[in-house]
Amino acid sequence: MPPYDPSAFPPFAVTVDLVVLTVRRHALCTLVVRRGEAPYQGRWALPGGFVQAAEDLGAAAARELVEETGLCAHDPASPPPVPTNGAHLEQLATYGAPDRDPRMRVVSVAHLALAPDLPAPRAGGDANSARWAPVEELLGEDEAAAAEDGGPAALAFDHARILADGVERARSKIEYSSLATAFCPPEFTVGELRRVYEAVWGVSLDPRNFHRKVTGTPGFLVPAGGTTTRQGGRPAQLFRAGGATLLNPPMLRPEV
Amino acid sequence: MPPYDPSAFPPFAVTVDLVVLTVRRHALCTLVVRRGEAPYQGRWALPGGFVQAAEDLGAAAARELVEETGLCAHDPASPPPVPTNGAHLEQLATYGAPDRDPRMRVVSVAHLALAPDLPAPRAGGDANSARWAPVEELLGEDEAAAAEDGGPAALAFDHARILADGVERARSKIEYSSLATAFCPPEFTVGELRRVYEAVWGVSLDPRNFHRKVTGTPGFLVPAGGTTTRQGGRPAQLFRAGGATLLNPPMLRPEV
DNA sequence: ATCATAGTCGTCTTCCTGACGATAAACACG
DNA sequence: CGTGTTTATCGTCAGGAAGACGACTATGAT
Repeated sequence: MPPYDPSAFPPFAVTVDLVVLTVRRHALCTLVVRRGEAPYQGRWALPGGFVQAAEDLGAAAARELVEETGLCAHDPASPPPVPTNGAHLEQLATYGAPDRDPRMRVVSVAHLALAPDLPAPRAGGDANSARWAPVEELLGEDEAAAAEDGGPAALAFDHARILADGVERARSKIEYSSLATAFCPPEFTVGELRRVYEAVWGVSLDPRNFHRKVTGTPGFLVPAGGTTTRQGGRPAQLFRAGGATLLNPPMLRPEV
Repeated sequence: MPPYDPSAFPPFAVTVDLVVLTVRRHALCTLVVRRGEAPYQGRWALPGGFVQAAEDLGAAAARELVEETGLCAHDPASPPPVPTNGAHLEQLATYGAPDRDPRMRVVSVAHLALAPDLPAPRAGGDANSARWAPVEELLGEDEAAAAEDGGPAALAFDHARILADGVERARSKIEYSSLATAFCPPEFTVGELRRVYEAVWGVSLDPRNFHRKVTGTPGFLVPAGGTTTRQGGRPAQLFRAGGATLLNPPMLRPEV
Protein backbone atom coordinates (compact mmCIF):
# COMPACT_ATOMS: atom_id res chain seq x y z
CA MET A 1 0.00 0.00 0.00
CA PRO A 2 1.48 3.36 -0.93
CA PRO A 3 1.95 5.85 1.89
CA TYR A 4 0.34 9.24 1.68
CA ASP A 5 1.98 11.77 -0.57
CA PRO A 6 3.65 14.06 1.98
CA SER A 7 2.80 17.07 -0.15
CA ALA A 8 -0.91 16.25 -0.03
CA PHE A 9 -1.38 17.48 3.52
CA PRO A 10 0.29 19.91 5.90
CA PRO A 11 2.11 18.53 8.94
CA PHE A 12 0.65 19.18 12.36
CA ALA A 13 1.91 18.82 15.89
CA VAL A 14 -0.64 17.15 18.15
CA THR A 15 -0.70 17.80 21.87
CA VAL A 16 -2.94 16.98 24.80
CA ASP A 17 -3.93 19.64 27.31
CA LEU A 18 -5.47 18.80 30.65
CA VAL A 19 -8.25 20.48 32.57
CA VAL A 20 -7.77 18.90 35.99
CA LEU A 21 -10.55 19.91 38.35
CA THR A 22 -10.84 19.39 42.07
CA VAL A 23 -12.74 20.90 44.97
CA ARG A 24 -10.60 22.62 47.57
CA ARG A 25 -11.96 24.60 50.46
CA HIS A 26 -15.47 24.89 48.95
CA ALA A 27 -14.13 26.17 45.63
CA LEU A 28 -13.72 24.54 42.25
CA CYS A 29 -10.01 24.63 41.39
CA THR A 30 -7.95 23.66 38.40
CA LEU A 31 -4.30 22.73 38.01
CA VAL A 32 -2.17 25.31 36.21
CA VAL A 33 1.55 25.40 35.55
CA ARG A 34 3.78 28.39 34.98
CA ARG A 35 5.31 28.59 31.54
CA GLY A 36 9.10 28.71 31.51
CA GLU A 37 9.61 29.75 27.93
CA ALA A 38 8.19 31.87 25.16
CA PRO A 39 5.54 32.37 24.08
CA TYR A 40 3.55 33.49 27.10
CA GLN A 41 6.62 33.08 29.29
CA GLY A 42 5.75 33.40 32.97
CA ARG A 43 2.02 33.05 32.36
CA TRP A 44 -0.10 30.29 33.78
CA ALA A 45 -1.20 27.54 31.42
CA LEU A 46 -2.95 24.21 31.49
CA PRO A 47 -0.61 21.24 31.77
CA GLY A 48 -0.03 19.31 28.57
CA GLY A 49 2.48 17.98 26.11
CA PHE A 50 3.08 16.31 22.78
CA VAL A 51 1.44 13.07 21.81
CA GLN A 52 4.16 10.53 21.14
CA ALA A 53 4.59 8.63 17.91
CA ALA A 54 2.92 5.37 18.90
CA GLU A 55 0.67 6.67 21.65
CA ASP A 56 -3.10 6.84 21.77
CA LEU A 57 -4.68 10.17 22.67
CA GLY A 58 -6.17 8.92 25.92
CA ALA A 59 -2.88 7.30 26.86
CA ALA A 60 -1.06 10.56 26.29
CA ALA A 61 -3.52 12.36 28.53
CA ALA A 62 -3.17 9.71 31.22
CA ARG A 63 0.61 9.95 31.01
CA GLU A 64 0.55 13.71 31.39
CA LEU A 65 -1.82 13.36 34.33
CA VAL A 66 0.56 11.03 36.11
CA GLU A 67 3.51 13.28 35.40
CA GLU A 68 1.74 16.33 36.77
CA THR A 69 -0.23 14.94 39.68
CA GLY A 70 0.68 11.32 40.29
CA LEU A 71 -2.93 10.41 39.67
CA CYS A 72 -3.72 7.21 37.84
CA ALA A 73 -6.45 7.78 35.32
CA HIS A 74 -9.53 5.68 35.80
CA ASP A 75 -10.68 4.99 32.27
CA PRO A 76 -14.22 3.61 32.35
CA ALA A 77 -13.46 1.44 29.30
CA SER A 78 -10.39 -0.35 30.62
CA PRO A 79 -10.31 -0.93 34.37
CA PRO A 80 -7.11 0.26 35.99
CA PRO A 81 -4.51 -2.45 36.38
CA VAL A 82 -2.96 -0.64 39.31
CA PRO A 83 -5.19 -0.17 42.37
CA THR A 84 -4.07 3.38 43.00
CA ASN A 85 -6.15 6.45 43.70
CA GLY A 86 -7.88 6.98 40.38
CA ALA A 87 -9.28 10.06 38.74
CA HIS A 88 -11.93 10.32 36.11
CA LEU A 89 -10.49 11.15 32.69
CA GLU A 90 -12.40 11.85 29.49
CA GLN A 91 -11.79 13.60 26.23
CA LEU A 92 -13.14 17.14 26.20
CA ALA A 93 -12.72 18.76 22.80
CA THR A 94 -10.07 19.60 20.24
CA TYR A 95 -8.73 23.06 19.53
CA GLY A 96 -6.91 23.80 16.32
CA ALA A 97 -7.22 27.43 15.26
CA PRO A 98 -4.39 28.12 12.81
CA ASP A 99 -2.85 30.86 14.95
CA ARG A 100 -3.35 29.41 18.41
CA ASP A 101 0.40 28.78 18.73
CA PRO A 102 2.64 31.32 17.00
CA ARG A 103 5.44 28.82 16.45
CA MET A 104 3.65 26.31 14.27
CA ARG A 105 0.39 24.57 13.56
CA VAL A 106 -0.61 22.77 16.73
CA VAL A 107 -3.81 20.85 17.32
CA SER A 108 -4.56 20.20 20.96
CA VAL A 109 -6.87 17.44 22.14
CA ALA A 110 -8.06 18.69 25.51
CA HIS A 111 -9.01 16.22 28.21
CA LEU A 112 -10.99 16.69 31.38
CA ALA A 113 -9.88 15.06 34.63
CA LEU A 114 -11.77 15.12 37.91
CA ALA A 115 -9.90 14.32 41.09
CA PRO A 116 -10.50 14.36 44.82
CA ASP A 117 -8.73 16.99 46.85
CA LEU A 118 -5.00 16.40 46.59
CA PRO A 119 -1.97 17.63 48.45
CA ALA A 120 -0.02 20.47 46.89
CA PRO A 121 0.86 19.60 43.31
CA ARG A 122 4.34 18.52 42.43
CA ALA A 123 5.82 20.47 39.60
CA GLY A 124 6.70 18.03 36.86
CA GLY A 125 8.89 18.07 33.80
CA ASP A 126 9.03 21.36 31.99
CA ALA A 127 6.96 23.39 34.44
CA ASN A 128 8.64 25.89 36.72
CA SER A 129 5.88 25.59 39.24
CA ALA A 130 2.31 24.42 39.55
CA ARG A 131 -0.67 25.29 41.70
CA TRP A 132 -4.36 24.78 42.21
CA ALA A 133 -6.15 27.94 41.14
CA PRO A 134 -9.83 28.67 41.72
CA VAL A 135 -11.54 28.68 38.35
CA GLU A 136 -13.48 31.77 39.30
CA GLU A 137 -10.20 33.61 39.62
CA LEU A 138 -8.97 32.41 36.23
CA LEU A 139 -12.18 32.91 34.31
CA GLY A 140 -13.47 36.02 36.07
CA GLU A 141 -16.99 34.68 36.14
CA ASP A 142 -18.54 37.91 37.29
CA GLU A 143 -18.02 40.81 34.94
CA ALA A 144 -16.31 43.08 37.44
CA ALA A 145 -13.63 40.56 38.25
CA ALA A 146 -13.15 39.84 34.57
CA ALA A 147 -12.49 43.49 33.77
CA GLU A 148 -10.16 43.84 36.71
CA ASP A 149 -8.21 40.58 36.77
CA GLY A 150 -8.60 39.77 33.09
CA GLY A 151 -5.16 40.98 32.13
CA PRO A 152 -2.63 39.57 34.57
CA ALA A 153 -4.43 36.34 35.49
CA ALA A 154 -5.31 35.42 31.93
CA LEU A 155 -4.13 32.00 30.83
CA ALA A 156 -1.73 31.39 27.96
CA PHE A 157 -2.83 30.47 24.44
CA ASP A 158 -6.55 29.67 24.20
CA HIS A 159 -6.49 27.93 27.55
CA ALA A 160 -9.13 30.18 29.07
CA ARG A 161 -11.58 28.90 26.48
CA ILE A 162 -10.50 25.31 27.07
CA LEU A 163 -10.89 25.73 30.81
CA ALA A 164 -14.31 27.32 30.39
CA ASP A 165 -15.42 24.42 28.21
CA GLY A 166 -14.13 21.91 30.73
CA VAL A 167 -15.86 23.61 33.63
CA GLU A 168 -19.08 23.77 31.70
CA ARG A 169 -18.77 20.08 30.86
CA ALA A 170 -18.27 19.20 34.51
CA ARG A 171 -21.14 21.42 35.63
CA SER A 172 -23.60 19.87 33.23
CA LYS A 173 -22.38 16.30 33.56
CA ILE A 174 -22.84 16.05 37.31
CA GLU A 175 -26.50 16.78 36.69
CA TYR A 176 -27.28 13.50 35.05
CA SER A 177 -24.40 11.23 36.05
CA SER A 178 -22.64 10.06 39.17
CA LEU A 179 -19.54 11.98 38.13
CA ALA A 180 -19.57 14.17 41.22
CA THR A 181 -18.30 11.19 43.20
CA ALA A 182 -15.03 11.51 41.25
CA PHE A 183 -14.37 14.64 43.33
CA CYS A 184 -14.73 12.65 46.54
CA PRO A 185 -12.41 10.21 48.28
CA PRO A 186 -13.38 6.53 48.00
CA GLU A 187 -15.58 6.82 51.08
CA PHE A 188 -17.55 9.97 51.66
CA THR A 189 -20.65 11.30 53.33
CA VAL A 190 -23.79 12.73 51.80
CA GLY A 191 -22.78 16.14 53.09
CA GLU A 192 -19.40 15.97 51.43
CA LEU A 193 -21.03 15.05 48.16
CA ARG A 194 -23.45 17.92 48.55
CA ARG A 195 -20.60 20.34 49.11
CA VAL A 196 -19.10 19.13 45.83
CA TYR A 197 -22.29 20.03 44.01
CA GLU A 198 -22.42 23.37 45.77
CA ALA A 199 -18.82 24.20 44.88
CA VAL A 200 -19.08 23.13 41.24
CA TRP A 201 -22.38 24.88 40.64
CA GLY A 202 -21.72 27.82 42.93
CA VAL A 203 -25.07 27.46 44.67
CA SER A 204 -26.34 26.22 48.00
CA LEU A 205 -28.60 23.20 48.15
CA ASP A 206 -31.11 22.13 50.74
CA PRO A 207 -29.41 19.38 52.79
CA ARG A 208 -32.66 17.52 53.41
CA ASN A 209 -33.84 17.38 49.82
CA PHE A 210 -30.35 16.51 48.63
CA HIS A 211 -30.15 13.68 51.11
CA ARG A 212 -33.50 12.33 49.97
CA LYS A 213 -32.50 12.54 46.33
CA VAL A 214 -29.13 10.78 46.50
CA THR A 215 -30.12 8.10 48.97
CA GLY A 216 -33.37 7.47 47.13
CA THR A 217 -31.75 6.84 43.75
CA PRO A 218 -31.09 3.09 43.52
CA GLY A 219 -27.50 2.14 42.78
CA PHE A 220 -26.11 5.63 43.21
CA LEU A 221 -24.70 5.24 46.71
CA VAL A 222 -23.94 2.08 48.66
CA PRO A 223 -23.32 2.23 52.41
CA ALA A 224 -19.69 1.65 53.31
CA GLY A 225 -20.50 0.63 56.85
CA GLY A 226 -18.87 3.25 59.03
CA THR A 227 -19.50 6.77 60.14
CA THR A 228 -17.32 9.82 60.44
CA THR A 229 -17.35 13.14 62.20
CA ARG A 230 -14.60 14.76 60.15
CA GLN A 231 -17.00 17.52 59.15
CA GLY A 232 -18.07 18.17 62.73
CA GLY A 233 -21.55 17.78 64.09
CA ARG A 234 -23.46 14.57 64.22
CA PRO A 235 -21.65 11.53 62.79
CA ALA A 236 -22.52 10.91 59.17
CA GLN A 237 -22.86 7.60 57.41
CA LEU A 238 -20.07 6.76 54.98
CA PHE A 239 -20.93 5.78 51.41
CA ARG A 240 -19.14 4.50 48.38
CA ALA A 241 -20.08 5.25 44.78
CA GLY A 242 -22.53 2.68 43.50
CA GLY A 243 -22.57 1.01 40.13
CA ALA A 244 -25.09 3.39 38.59
CA THR A 245 -23.36 5.91 36.35
CA LEU A 246 -26.49 7.57 35.00
CA LEU A 247 -28.75 9.58 37.24
CA ASN A 248 -32.36 9.40 36.16
CA PRO A 249 -34.17 11.61 36.86
CA PRO A 250 -31.25 14.03 36.98
CA MET A 251 -30.18 16.26 39.81
CA LEU A 252 -31.72 19.63 39.12
CA ARG A 253 -29.49 22.67 39.09
CA PRO A 254 -31.25 25.61 40.75
CA GLU A 255 -32.24 28.43 38.41
CA VAL A 256 -30.52 31.35 40.12
CA MET B 1 10.85 33.31 18.76
CA PRO B 2 12.43 30.01 17.79
CA PRO B 3 10.21 27.49 16.09
CA TYR B 4 9.74 24.08 17.59
CA ASP B 5 12.55 21.63 17.12
CA PRO B 6 11.11 19.34 14.44
CA SER B 7 12.69 16.33 16.14
CA ALA B 8 10.86 17.06 19.39
CA PHE B 9 7.53 15.76 18.17
CA PRO B 10 6.25 13.33 15.54
CA PRO B 11 4.36 14.72 12.52
CA PHE B 12 0.66 13.99 12.25
CA ALA B 13 -1.89 14.33 9.51
CA VAL B 14 -5.12 15.92 10.75
CA THR B 15 -8.42 15.21 9.06
CA VAL B 16 -12.07 15.94 9.71
CA ASP B 17 -14.69 13.23 9.38
CA LEU B 18 -18.39 13.98 9.21
CA VAL B 19 -21.34 12.20 10.75
CA VAL B 20 -24.19 13.75 8.76
CA LEU B 21 -27.54 12.65 10.11
CA THR B 22 -30.98 13.12 8.65
CA VAL B 23 -34.40 11.53 8.97
CA ARG B 24 -35.69 9.84 5.83
CA ARG B 25 -38.85 7.79 5.68
CA HIS B 26 -39.11 7.45 9.46
CA ALA B 27 -35.51 6.23 9.79
CA LEU B 28 -32.35 7.90 11.03
CA CYS B 29 -29.88 7.91 8.15
CA THR B 30 -26.28 8.96 7.70
CA LEU B 31 -24.27 9.98 4.68
CA VAL B 32 -21.62 7.47 3.58
CA VAL B 33 -19.31 7.50 0.58
CA ARG B 34 -17.71 4.57 -1.16
CA ARG B 35 -13.94 4.44 -0.94
CA GLY B 36 -12.19 4.41 -4.29
CA GLU B 37 -8.73 3.43 -3.09
CA ALA B 38 -6.88 1.30 -0.58
CA PRO B 39 -7.13 0.76 2.28
CA TYR B 40 -10.71 -0.42 2.63
CA GLN B 41 -11.24 0.01 -1.12
CA GLY B 42 -14.89 -0.37 -2.06
CA ARG B 43 -16.09 -0.10 1.53
CA TRP B 44 -18.40 2.60 2.79
CA ALA B 45 -16.88 5.35 4.92
CA LEU B 46 -17.84 8.62 6.48
CA PRO B 47 -17.07 11.66 4.33
CA GLY B 48 -14.02 13.63 5.34
CA GLY B 49 -10.70 15.07 4.29
CA PHE B 50 -7.51 16.79 5.31
CA VAL B 51 -7.50 20.00 7.27
CA GLN B 52 -5.70 22.60 5.21
CA ALA B 53 -2.68 24.55 6.33
CA ALA B 54 -4.41 27.76 7.41
CA GLU B 55 -7.86 26.39 8.12
CA ASP B 56 -9.69 26.11 11.40
CA LEU B 57 -11.14 22.74 12.34
CA GLY B 58 -14.73 23.91 12.17
CA ALA B 59 -14.09 25.59 8.84
CA ALA B 60 -12.67 22.38 7.44
CA ALA B 61 -15.75 20.50 8.56
CA ALA B 62 -18.03 23.11 7.03
CA ARG B 63 -16.09 22.96 3.78
CA GLU B 64 -16.38 19.20 3.60
CA LEU B 65 -20.08 19.46 4.35
CA VAL B 66 -20.61 21.82 1.46
CA GLU B 67 -18.56 19.65 -0.87
CA GLU B 68 -20.53 16.55 0.01
CA THR B 69 -24.06 17.85 0.43
CA GLY B 70 -24.26 21.48 -0.59
CA LEU B 71 -25.39 22.32 2.92
CA CYS B 72 -24.22 25.51 4.50
CA ALA B 73 -23.26 24.92 8.09
CA HIS B 74 -25.15 26.92 10.64
CA ASP B 75 -22.57 27.61 13.28
CA PRO B 76 -24.31 28.89 16.42
CA ALA B 77 -21.31 31.11 17.19
CA SER B 78 -21.13 32.97 13.89
CA PRO B 79 -24.42 33.51 12.10
CA PRO B 80 -24.33 32.39 8.48
CA PRO B 81 -23.51 35.18 6.05
CA VAL B 82 -25.33 33.34 3.27
CA PRO B 83 -29.06 32.78 3.80
CA THR B 84 -29.01 29.23 2.46
CA ASN B 85 -30.51 26.11 3.94
CA GLY B 86 -28.40 25.60 7.03
CA ALA B 87 -27.53 22.52 8.98
CA HIS B 88 -26.41 22.22 12.54
CA LEU B 89 -22.69 21.47 12.84
CA GLU B 90 -20.72 20.77 15.99
CA GLN B 91 -17.53 19.06 16.94
CA LEU B 92 -18.04 15.49 18.08
CA ALA B 93 -14.78 13.92 19.26
CA THR B 94 -11.26 13.20 18.10
CA TYR B 95 -9.94 9.78 17.16
CA GLY B 96 -6.23 9.12 17.03
CA ALA B 97 -5.35 5.51 17.75
CA PRO B 98 -1.86 4.94 16.36
CA ASP B 99 -2.98 2.19 13.97
CA ARG B 100 -6.29 3.59 12.83
CA ASP B 101 -4.86 4.30 9.36
CA PRO B 102 -2.24 1.84 8.14
CA ARG B 103 -0.51 4.41 5.96
CA MET B 104 0.53 6.91 8.59
CA ARG B 105 -0.37 8.58 11.84
CA VAL B 106 -3.70 10.32 11.29
CA VAL B 107 -5.75 12.15 13.88
CA SER B 108 -9.34 12.72 12.86
CA VAL B 109 -11.52 15.40 14.41
CA ALA B 110 -15.02 14.08 13.88
CA HIS B 111 -17.92 16.50 13.52
CA LEU B 112 -21.64 15.93 13.80
CA ALA B 113 -24.04 17.55 11.33
CA LEU B 114 -27.82 17.42 11.49
CA ALA B 115 -29.78 18.21 8.37
CA PRO B 116 -33.38 18.13 7.17
CA ASP B 117 -34.31 15.52 4.60
CA LEU B 118 -32.35 16.20 1.42
CA PRO B 119 -32.58 15.01 -2.16
CA ALA B 120 -30.22 12.24 -3.20
CA PRO B 121 -26.65 13.20 -2.31
CA ARG B 122 -24.26 14.35 -4.96
CA ALA B 123 -21.01 12.48 -5.00
CA GLY B 124 -18.24 14.97 -4.49
CA GLY B 125 -14.51 15.00 -4.94
CA ASP B 126 -12.77 11.76 -4.27
CA ALA B 127 -15.87 9.65 -3.64
CA ASN B 128 -17.06 7.17 -6.23
CA SER B 129 -20.58 7.38 -4.94
CA ALA B 130 -22.54 8.45 -1.91
CA ARG B 131 -25.80 7.48 -0.32
CA TRP B 132 -27.97 7.89 2.74
CA ALA B 133 -27.79 4.69 4.76
CA PRO B 134 -30.00 3.88 7.75
CA VAL B 135 -27.80 3.86 10.82
CA GLU B 136 -29.49 0.71 12.04
CA GLU B 137 -28.20 -1.04 8.94
CA LEU B 138 -24.64 0.23 9.45
CA LEU B 139 -24.43 -0.35 13.17
CA GLY B 140 -26.55 -3.50 13.40
CA GLU B 141 -28.27 -2.28 16.52
CA ASP B 142 -29.99 -5.56 17.24
CA GLU B 143 -27.63 -8.44 17.80
CA ALA B 144 -29.05 -10.64 15.05
CA ALA B 145 -28.51 -8.04 12.36
CA ALA B 146 -25.04 -7.31 13.68
CA ALA B 147 -23.99 -10.92 13.42
CA GLU B 148 -25.48 -11.20 9.96
CA ASP B 149 -24.61 -7.90 8.30
CA GLY B 150 -21.59 -7.15 10.41
CA GLY B 151 -19.10 -8.24 7.81
CA PRO B 152 -20.07 -6.77 4.46
CA ALA B 153 -21.78 -3.60 5.67
CA ALA B 154 -19.06 -2.65 8.15
CA LEU B 155 -17.61 0.81 7.67
CA ALA B 156 -13.97 1.53 6.91
CA PHE B 157 -11.39 2.47 9.54
CA ASP B 158 -12.92 3.16 12.97
CA HIS B 159 -15.89 4.86 11.37
CA ALA B 160 -18.42 2.53 12.97
CA ARG B 161 -17.29 3.76 16.36
CA ILE B 162 -17.39 7.38 15.20
CA LEU B 163 -20.88 6.91 13.79
CA ALA B 164 -22.05 5.23 16.99
CA ASP B 165 -20.71 8.12 19.04
CA GLY B 166 -22.40 10.65 16.76
CA VAL B 167 -25.74 8.86 16.92
CA GLU B 168 -25.51 8.63 20.68
CA ARG B 169 -24.71 12.35 20.87
CA ALA B 170 -27.73 13.19 18.75
CA ARG B 171 -30.00 10.89 20.72
CA SER B 172 -29.05 12.38 24.04
CA LYS B 173 -28.85 15.98 22.89
CA ILE B 174 -32.40 16.19 21.56
CA GLU B 175 -33.53 15.35 25.08
CA TYR B 176 -32.50 18.64 26.59
CA SER B 177 -32.11 20.97 23.61
CA SER B 178 -34.07 22.16 20.64
CA LEU B 179 -31.68 20.34 18.34
CA ALA B 180 -34.38 18.13 16.88
CA THR B 181 -35.61 21.12 14.90
CA ALA B 182 -32.38 20.90 12.90
CA PHE B 183 -33.84 17.78 11.29
CA CYS B 184 -36.90 19.73 10.17
CA PRO B 185 -37.42 22.23 7.36
CA PRO B 186 -37.70 25.88 8.43
CA GLU B 187 -41.44 25.50 8.96
CA PHE B 188 -42.80 22.29 10.37
CA THR B 189 -45.70 20.86 12.32
CA VAL B 190 -45.76 19.36 15.78
CA GLY B 191 -46.39 15.98 14.22
CA GLU B 192 -43.34 16.25 11.98
CA LEU B 193 -41.19 17.15 14.96
CA ARG B 194 -42.61 14.20 16.87
CA ARG B 195 -41.75 11.86 14.03
CA VAL B 196 -38.17 13.15 14.25
CA TYR B 197 -37.98 12.16 17.89
CA GLU B 198 -39.56 8.80 17.12
CA ALA B 199 -37.08 8.09 14.32
CA VAL B 200 -34.00 9.19 16.25
CA TRP B 201 -34.96 7.35 19.41
CA GLY B 202 -36.64 4.41 17.71
CA VAL B 203 -39.72 4.67 19.88
CA SER B 204 -43.28 5.85 19.49
CA LEU B 205 -44.51 8.80 21.51
CA ASP B 206 -48.00 9.79 22.57
CA PRO B 207 -49.07 12.58 20.17
CA ARG B 208 -51.16 14.34 22.81
CA ASN B 209 -48.52 14.46 25.51
CA PHE B 210 -45.87 15.44 22.97
CA HIS B 211 -48.04 18.26 21.70
CA ARG B 212 -48.62 19.50 25.24
CA LYS B 213 -44.92 19.36 26.01
CA VAL B 214 -43.53 21.22 23.00
CA THR B 215 -46.25 23.85 22.79
CA GLY B 216 -46.13 24.40 26.53
CA THR B 217 -42.41 25.11 26.67
CA PRO B 218 -41.95 28.88 26.29
CA GLY B 219 -39.67 29.93 23.45
CA PHE B 220 -39.34 26.48 21.96
CA LEU B 221 -41.81 26.87 19.09
CA VAL B 222 -43.25 30.03 17.59
CA PRO B 223 -46.29 29.87 15.31
CA ALA B 224 -45.41 30.54 11.69
CA GLY B 225 -48.93 31.52 10.79
CA GLY B 226 -50.08 28.92 8.29
CA THR B 227 -51.30 25.39 8.27
CA THR B 228 -50.50 22.38 6.15
CA THR B 229 -52.02 19.04 5.31
CA ARG B 230 -48.91 17.51 3.77
CA GLN B 231 -49.07 14.72 6.32
CA GLY B 232 -52.72 13.98 5.61
CA GLY B 233 -55.54 14.28 8.08
CA ARG B 234 -56.59 17.46 9.78
CA PRO B 235 -54.56 20.56 8.88
CA ALA B 236 -51.76 21.18 11.32
CA GLN B 237 -50.39 24.48 12.48
CA LEU B 238 -46.96 25.41 11.15
CA PHE B 239 -44.22 26.40 13.56
CA ARG B 240 -40.71 27.76 13.41
CA ALA B 241 -37.95 26.99 15.88
CA GLY B 242 -38.00 29.53 18.71
CA GLY B 243 -35.05 31.19 20.33
CA ALA B 244 -34.81 28.77 23.23
CA THR B 245 -31.99 26.33 22.68
CA LEU B 246 -32.22 24.58 26.03
CA LEU B 247 -35.22 22.47 26.94
CA ASN B 248 -35.90 22.60 30.66
CA PRO B 249 -37.32 20.31 31.89
CA PRO B 250 -36.03 17.98 29.21
CA MET B 251 -37.99 15.75 26.92
CA LEU B 252 -38.01 12.33 28.51
CA ARG B 253 -36.90 9.37 26.47
CA PRO B 254 -39.10 6.35 27.22
CA GLU B 255 -37.43 3.55 29.16
CA VAL B 256 -37.94 0.67 26.75
C1' DA C 1 -25.04 22.25 81.02
C1' DT C 2 -25.63 24.81 77.04
C1' DC C 3 -24.82 25.99 72.38
C1' DA C 4 -23.41 25.44 67.69
C1' DT C 5 -22.96 22.32 63.94
C1' DA C 6 -24.21 18.81 60.91
C1' DG C 7 -27.06 14.80 59.73
C1' DT C 8 -31.53 12.43 59.05
C1' DC C 9 -36.55 11.67 58.83
C1' DG C 10 -41.26 13.58 57.61
C1' DT C 11 -44.93 16.53 55.74
C1' DC C 12 -47.20 19.42 52.47
C1' DT C 13 -47.85 21.71 48.21
C1' DT C 14 -46.93 22.23 43.43
C1' DC C 15 -45.59 20.86 39.04
C1' DC C 16 -44.80 17.46 35.42
C1' DT C 17 -45.68 13.34 33.21
C1' DG C 18 -48.03 9.15 31.43
C1' DA C 19 -52.43 7.17 30.20
C1' DC C 20 -56.28 7.96 27.78
C1' DG C 21 -61.14 9.95 26.45
C1' DA C 22 -63.13 13.20 23.24
C1' DT C 23 -63.56 16.38 19.47
C1' DA C 24 -62.13 18.62 14.97
C1' DA C 25 -60.89 18.90 10.21
C1' DA C 26 -59.14 17.14 6.26
C1' DC C 27 -59.24 13.14 2.49
C1' DA C 28 -60.65 8.52 0.28
C1' DC C 29 -64.05 5.60 -0.94
C1' DG C 30 -68.49 3.53 -1.75
C1' DC D 1 -73.44 12.39 -0.03
C1' DG D 2 -72.46 9.73 4.03
C1' DT D 3 -68.95 6.88 6.16
C1' DG D 4 -64.55 5.54 7.52
C1' DT D 5 -59.64 6.75 8.10
C1' DT D 6 -56.10 9.72 9.30
C1' DT D 7 -54.02 13.30 11.81
C1' DA D 8 -54.35 17.27 15.00
C1' DT D 9 -55.70 19.28 19.27
C1' DC D 10 -57.97 19.95 23.83
C1' DG D 11 -59.13 18.03 28.51
C1' DT D 12 -59.11 15.07 32.59
C1' DC D 13 -57.12 12.27 36.09
C1' DA D 14 -53.77 9.71 38.94
C1' DG D 15 -48.93 9.06 40.39
C1' DG D 16 -44.34 10.69 41.17
C1' DA D 17 -40.69 14.03 41.97
C1' DA D 18 -39.05 18.26 43.83
C1' DG D 19 -39.05 22.65 46.64
C1' DA D 20 -40.03 24.55 51.16
C1' DC D 21 -39.59 23.74 55.66
C1' DG D 22 -40.51 21.62 60.59
C1' DA D 23 -38.63 18.37 63.85
C1' DC D 24 -35.39 15.49 65.98
C1' DT D 25 -30.61 13.40 66.73
C1' DA D 26 -25.78 13.05 67.81
C1' DT D 27 -21.46 14.92 68.11
C1' DG D 28 -17.80 18.65 69.77
C1' DA D 29 -16.86 23.37 71.82
C1' DT D 30 -17.40 26.61 75.64
